[in-house]
Amino acid sequence: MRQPRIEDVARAAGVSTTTVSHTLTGKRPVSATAQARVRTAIDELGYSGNALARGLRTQRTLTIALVVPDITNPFYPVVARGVQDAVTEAGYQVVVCSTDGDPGREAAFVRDMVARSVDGIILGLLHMPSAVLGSLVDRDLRIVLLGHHAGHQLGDSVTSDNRVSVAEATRHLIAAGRTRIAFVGGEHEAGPGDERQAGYEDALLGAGIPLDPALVSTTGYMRVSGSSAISQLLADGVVFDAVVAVNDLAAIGVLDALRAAGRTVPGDVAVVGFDDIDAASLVHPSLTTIDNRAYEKGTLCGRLLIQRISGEITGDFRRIVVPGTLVLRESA
Amino acid sequence: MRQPRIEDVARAAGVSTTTVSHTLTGKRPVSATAQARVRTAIDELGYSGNALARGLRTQRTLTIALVVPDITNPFYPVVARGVQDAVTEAGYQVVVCSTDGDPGREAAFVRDMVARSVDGIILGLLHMPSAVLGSLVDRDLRIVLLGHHAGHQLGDSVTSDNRVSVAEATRHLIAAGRTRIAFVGGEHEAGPGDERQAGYEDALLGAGIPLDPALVSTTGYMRVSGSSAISQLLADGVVFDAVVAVNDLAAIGVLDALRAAGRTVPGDVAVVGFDDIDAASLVHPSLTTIDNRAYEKGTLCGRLLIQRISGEITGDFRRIVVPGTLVLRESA
DNA sequence: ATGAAAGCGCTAACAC
DNA sequence: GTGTTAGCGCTTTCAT
Repeated sequence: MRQPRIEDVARAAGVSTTTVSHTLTGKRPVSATAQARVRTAIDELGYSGNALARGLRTQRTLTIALVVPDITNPFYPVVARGVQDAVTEAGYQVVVCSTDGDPGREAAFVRDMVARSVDGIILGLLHMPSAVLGSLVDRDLRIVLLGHHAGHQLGDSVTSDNRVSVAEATRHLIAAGRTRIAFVGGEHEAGPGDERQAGYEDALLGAGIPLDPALVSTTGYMRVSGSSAISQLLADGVVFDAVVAVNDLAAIGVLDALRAAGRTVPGDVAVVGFDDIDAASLVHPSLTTIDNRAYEKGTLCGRLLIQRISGEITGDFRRIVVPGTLVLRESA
Repeated sequence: MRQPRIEDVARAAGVSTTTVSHTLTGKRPVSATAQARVRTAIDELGYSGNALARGLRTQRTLTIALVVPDITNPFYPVVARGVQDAVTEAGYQVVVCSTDGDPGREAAFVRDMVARSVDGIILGLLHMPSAVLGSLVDRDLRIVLLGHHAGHQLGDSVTSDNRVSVAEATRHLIAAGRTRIAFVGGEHEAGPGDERQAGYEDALLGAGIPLDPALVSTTGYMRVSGSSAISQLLADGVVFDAVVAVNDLAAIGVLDALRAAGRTVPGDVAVVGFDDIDAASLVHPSLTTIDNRAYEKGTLCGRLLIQRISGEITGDFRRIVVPGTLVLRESA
């Protein structure tokens, strides 16, 4: 059994396809009687319309794409959920792609999304030449950047206030009497590591605590990055009473290494992370961290994107900075 | 600047649109010279095709839908990733929807996916009358059921071997000398709780250990379910030296309650979970659990679905049972 | 090996 | 308030 077409509905209702179309879209007045006959015909036939044909005609697909490094990274499912919740009411669906930060897969996905005439893209990561992105905008494709500005004016952006948030977390440690505070960071010029390190330094300098390069490592964003950084510090005999980790995963690695070395948390060493992934409240001791507001960011991206698509907002691209909040738990 | 159409390519290459189409699909021999001219024209114009028009014509969209209760539940992003990895090579994209188990949203999403002519759906949860699902199959939409059989023959299915796996985990506790083993389960008739409880009972009976109803609680699948169950057991003065939890989240709640009561794990009480979510290795002590093979299930669902769509497999629906494996960590 | 033309199902001028 | 018709961009008979 094939799907009924609009023509089937029109015939059953004794009207033209135009009238059926307009009772559906409401873009033109239709008499009450005609409407009623169309509606019953639709119900009887189980007509649901053909989105392909509609999209081909209207140049709108009610579809957006979401590009993330890895949906398996606990931050992104929450973002994805926020995006979905923000756009479903407007009838949009979202196509998700994990690219592993691979520029080739990123480009292939975006190309495919253009071929599929999606109305917009949320880019959670960017390894794409801005020229390529620029051509997308030319092709009537709206873009929202998540977590970065891409250094150019291509679309609205939603980012964290990395520097300010980490400074606040660091001040929390200082206020608790910690003075030898280590920073366990990500690789330079990759991700938010540098901004977060700057926040750490802001807080120390603001409190008159001199920066000590021996206390800073930049090993990465993974659990193992955190543990290896701390192991090295301990092996080097560096004295420290607190750790600011670049994210929660690294902070959990820090906890691993401290436990292995017999140091108590927060007794001997206080630890703070960043993101507030679910695991932050699951580890023991639970992690004091900065809520990165993944869900809120997702909804913001989704809303921004459909407002752009619909023309509800126009003109200069917005740069929305979502302030993180310090979540106090056991580790600091 | 508008997207180039196939006609633009044909004109630039000095051939017909038919020839362009066939050099792209390979469904008909095209002379080497014509091919070459078409390819260069495509490159010069940056032609990428219009998936809407193609889908309208071919009745295939290279799109599948994935319905899950909640992408935020740590099990599902891994499944989603598996699905994606299994289908991208074949050119498929996946549209994900979290329904929160709400039948209304589930139905609305499926209806929309039918309107969008997706080639198939992976259903991670089912609150849908089988009649509705049956009509989907009639409409040339292939279905794969994830985690359940839906009690009817509508599509292939990929499930866990809940009973066998939990029995194995329970026997592991028995082999370690535990005899007073509690079961912290989910609500009856909701999710995999009953099957897992049956596995727990199989193992005890197989070892000649009598079942003790006082050791069994069915509070739910959340972290708080686990902790409240254990708190109750302790308050009731029930003696136990091990706990089988219905899933990892509940098991983590069990750890919470035991720690609060000053019981050591695994010294006083051994604990096993189910799923092997990331958090299982993050908690302290790390959780012995059953790997629910989320990624593998995702790839299986994806592969099965596109094999059905392509007609590579036909006939009776397959029921694939993915055996879980016991992952030994610190808690048991 | 290649082209002309029909048609997938819909919406939107345009005409009444 | 309603209908006729062209056309969105593609694939695929059918004819050569």
